[in-house]
Amino acid sequence: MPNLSTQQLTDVKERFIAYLKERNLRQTSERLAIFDQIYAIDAHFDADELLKKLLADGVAVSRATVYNTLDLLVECNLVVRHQFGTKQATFERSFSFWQHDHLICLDCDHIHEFCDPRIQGVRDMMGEIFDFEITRHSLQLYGHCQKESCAYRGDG
Amino acid sequence: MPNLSTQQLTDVKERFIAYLKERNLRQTSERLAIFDQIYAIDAHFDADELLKKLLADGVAVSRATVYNTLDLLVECNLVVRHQFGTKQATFERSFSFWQHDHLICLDCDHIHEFCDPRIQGVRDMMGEIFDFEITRHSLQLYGHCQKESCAYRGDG
DNA sequence: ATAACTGCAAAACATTTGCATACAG
DNA sequence: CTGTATGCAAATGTTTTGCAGTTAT
Repeated sequence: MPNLSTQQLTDVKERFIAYLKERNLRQTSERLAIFDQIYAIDAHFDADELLKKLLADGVAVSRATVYNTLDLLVECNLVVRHQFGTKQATFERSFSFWQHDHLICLDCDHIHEFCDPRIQGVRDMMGEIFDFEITRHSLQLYGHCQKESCAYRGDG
Repeated sequence: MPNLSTQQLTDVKERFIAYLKERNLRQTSERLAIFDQIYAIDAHFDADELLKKLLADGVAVSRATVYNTLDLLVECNLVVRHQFGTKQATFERSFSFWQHDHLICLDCDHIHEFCDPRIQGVRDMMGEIFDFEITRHSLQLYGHCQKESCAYRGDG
């Protein structure tokens, strides 16, 4: 995921604030601090990691508020929730225009991102066949890295 | 998922028994009863549903044994584990030769199965680009059924 | 003012683990 | 016999919930 320009960051934050206003939800300092922390993370993260980073930065928020705010951000499409096989959900900041899927290394858990236009073809065709309006999808590929240089190269 | 012929069922069960033997694992009555129950279910199920069905049928097994046996069956590819967004894992009996993905209705949770050859194309191409040996994938489409006849038809 | 939000701690939930007992090999 | 599997219950880890107190609007 590419880093954001200052302008983009401002735009996205404004979208969040607009969403709160529009739904008559309150613009609390906790919600904004959580937003800032998420958008400062250039990686996938889980709720606990996020909470720890906030506390480490001296932001006094509770676990419940972190979950609450993550829900809000998922609802307004500024954060995506993933369920990568493990028990706990994984999150990722999202710009609605940057659509991608994931390739996950079974040896080191490293996550690569990719985008293949054929997926849109599959969505379109299945939507037609089953008479569905497809609103989202989740695709993960799992495998072993074959690169000599990969420290975690699998031998299985 | 199509139903199994008696012959296929016998074959699959034998594969399980062979797997146990080969790994010096014991062929207990609990493991066989759990296998039978799973292969009698023509649908997706979770661990708790499976346990309840077993108990309802008078098979006295514990939750721990259900989880243990599910692990074994996943390892020997006779059962597939899915993580469909919810917290708890969902399982499905599998014949290794029937490869498919899922389309999930956001209104009624009904699961349709489909198979699109383009997915293999994506696997192949991403394997080449990232220098990975792709061993499996997980693809779910989510959406709203548009059929007039669907009782749960979404209006959102 | 007042309705919504927060923090806390307890509850809920799926899954895993430890240990004494049972049993397949 | 022997070690592995089982059942039970307690532990684990993540997420949700209830409630009293706080705060944005």
